[in-house]
Amino acid sequence: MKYSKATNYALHTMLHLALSNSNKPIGVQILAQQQKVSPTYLSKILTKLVKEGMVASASGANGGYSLTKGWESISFLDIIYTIEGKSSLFDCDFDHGSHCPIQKVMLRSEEKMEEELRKQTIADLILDRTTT
Amino acid sequence: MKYSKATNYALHTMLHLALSNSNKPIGVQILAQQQKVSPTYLSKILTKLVKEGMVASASGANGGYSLTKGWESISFLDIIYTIEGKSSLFDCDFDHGSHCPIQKVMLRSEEKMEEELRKQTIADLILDRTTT
DNA sequence: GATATTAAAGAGTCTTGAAGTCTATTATTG
DNA sequence: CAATAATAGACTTCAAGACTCTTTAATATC
Repeated sequence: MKYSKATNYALHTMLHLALSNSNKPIGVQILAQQQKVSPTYLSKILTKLVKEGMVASASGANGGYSLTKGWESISFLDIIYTIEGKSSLFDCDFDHGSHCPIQKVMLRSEEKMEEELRKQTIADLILDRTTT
Repeated sequence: MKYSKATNYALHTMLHLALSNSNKPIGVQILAQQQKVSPTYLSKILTKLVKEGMVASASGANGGYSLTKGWESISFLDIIYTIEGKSSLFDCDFDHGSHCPIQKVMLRSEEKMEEELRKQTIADLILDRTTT
């Protein structure tokens, strides 16, 4: 069980966009270079973030990607859900009447992790960085 | 990102062994039937638990699998680690000098989940079941 | 309005790992 | 010795991750 690389790309791109605190969009070529990944692949990932409204895109010359208004409240969980999907990490397919005690434990533990990821925003990382 | 089915089989088998509180071993055929999985495949999973000392195996007639002494303290995390491995869910491969702020957040959240899974034992489930 | 620039979309490729199966081999009991 | 049962290893199948390539659509600048 591993997070996909796409999640790593998405998180790093969001951080990069947040750090370059200009409102001018940044092209995918530049973003891709930083992470040593192909532009077309990264754009595919970013399109998901666009569809969720976390990132704005602009076609044409001087286009690119930028954060949308309200980006300061975007959490790690928001980004992870967008890339990985929202489904639970554990599914007990057996038919013990939907009250599997194991499933219950697994879900509770998962929620602990998500709770932490919900608290943490990309913006928090910027604060950390500027105060050190 | 999903837990493997093998983890589900392992957890359910441990619970099953714990519930049948006889010290006589249970054959893999019986265990496999319950979960509708092939005996040979399940045995492969159980062998991992044997190697970690959580389960004892006995060859020959009237053989099978049984819990080892001290099984009451086996946690969900122990079992999951045995099947899934102990490595982190998130790896940031980039070379920002081993102090990636994103990695830090991801690890912290992961530890919250593990903390919960470490607390919870299979034995806890038995108590729940007998008190209801 | 033509052209260059840039994101979006879709199909296709390659590799890896999960989830098994099948067939020995080894160990144990009666 | 014969039946039972776990262990081991090789092998297969399938799906998903991690891309690439190519085309299309949108937009700004000249």
